[in-house]
Amino acid sequence: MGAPYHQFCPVAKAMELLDERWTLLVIRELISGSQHFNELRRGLPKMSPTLLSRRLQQLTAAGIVERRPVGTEVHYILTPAGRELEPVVMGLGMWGIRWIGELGDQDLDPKLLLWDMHRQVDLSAIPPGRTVVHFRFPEVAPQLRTWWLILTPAEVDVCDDDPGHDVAVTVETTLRCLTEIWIGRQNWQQAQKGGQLTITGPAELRRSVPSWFKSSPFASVPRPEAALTGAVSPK
Amino acid sequence: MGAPYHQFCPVAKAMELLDERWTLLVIRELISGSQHFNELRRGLPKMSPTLLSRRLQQLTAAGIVERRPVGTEVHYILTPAGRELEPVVMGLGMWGIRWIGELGDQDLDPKLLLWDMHRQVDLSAIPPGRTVVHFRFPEVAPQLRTWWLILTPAEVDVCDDDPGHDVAVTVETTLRCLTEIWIGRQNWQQAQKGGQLTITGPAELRRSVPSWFKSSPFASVPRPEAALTGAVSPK
DNA sequence: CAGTATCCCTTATGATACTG
DNA sequence: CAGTATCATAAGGGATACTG
Repeated sequence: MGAPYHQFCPVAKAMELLDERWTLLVIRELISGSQHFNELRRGLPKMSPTLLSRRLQQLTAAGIVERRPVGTEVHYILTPAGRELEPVVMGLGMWGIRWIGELGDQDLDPKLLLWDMHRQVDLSAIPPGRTVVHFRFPEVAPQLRTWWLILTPAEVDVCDDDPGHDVAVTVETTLRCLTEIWIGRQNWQQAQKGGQLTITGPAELRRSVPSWFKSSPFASVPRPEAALTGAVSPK
Repeated sequence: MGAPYHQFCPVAKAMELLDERWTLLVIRELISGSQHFNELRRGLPKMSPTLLSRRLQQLTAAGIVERRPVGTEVHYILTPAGRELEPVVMGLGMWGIRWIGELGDQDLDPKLLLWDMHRQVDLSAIPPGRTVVHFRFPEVAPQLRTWWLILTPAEVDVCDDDPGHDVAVTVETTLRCLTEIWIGRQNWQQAQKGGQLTITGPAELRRSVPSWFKSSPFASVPRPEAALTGAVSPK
């Protein structure tokens, strides 16, 4: 698939398959549990469908992904070889969260954030029945400003337009603040104390909102004293 | 450095710095102990000096490598952030050695093999004084067929032309066979039994040759039943 | 030893629109 | 839902030669 390195080194042989742009992010999405083309697209919003399609074909040809048509649907699942890339992806994420400095504005994306968060809702912590959480990012462009998460014990849905149901709590904050909570650089309590985040709604719901949302799998990684700067800085 | 993914995901942020061609192999070389430009070149023979230069600049700008001029020399060393990529590189190599199928003829390279082997000589196992090991790959083109390793307790040198010293032992085999020994798919004893490798020289030296050479750091990784085929097959 | 300077050129990728 | 088709551009990278 990728251009060959003409080396017998196992690292080089692995990178021949993995070093092209987006490839390891597709694998990350599959590890995260996405199975369908459009599910993958939601986790990779800036990737063109053409390219996603090509990458899936390449990974299938390489024996890392299996394409399994099931009736009218198509499932993409990792093969045993693909599943064994999890330590590599986790290692990259752990390195990234330790050493990458401030996020650039371009790296913030409400669509992606809500999509990630919806996968990590603690279904055992949410109230019975349906709970609608409304998110507002006042500084963001109107069409990306308001979001709803519909939590039920069975599933979690993301909406970017008003689902019409009663809203249980509203979370108002900056996109950056919620992203930093997600990646573990900030927490709900501190952000509320600092006035960067407000939750409105019934008191006992307000208190429990933070427990409904787990953080990024990398949020708990211990951080070094100083992160990298330079090429990685915001622009 | 690399094109941005516009994602806050730590895996994506890491890959922005690492997903370009050759980048992780440069880091692999630095982890292996190379410090100088031309030392790096020997471990990356198919990489153009221009590109190596650029990658080193990028990695320096990213805070992964430090360029340290020492008198007339220049040392490239990993920063703390760079050193922490070792688990990633090791993970990739372990994955690679488990899942990559047969090596292609293009992946075999005597220059690189001897260079790798010279770094893993067990200095505590070699005889005192100077020991010259002569390697011959009869099937290889003349200018790459014959090699000499000069082992002394202090250092190991690789030569591609006759150094003139007395040869202690001669190892004759195919390039593929010795490469497979290096990566742990074959071993000295089996190869000798099978007639794919012969050692000539004094009996007690012949017997101890295999103990002088450690294998690739990945050689001891347990292998799955079946490796990948397809895109990775030899061509 | 430690790199630069050019030059060319493929091709990877982004963007957009469309289909069964 | 699950992709394909098409197009234009940038630029990543290979090759080669040269410098202090």
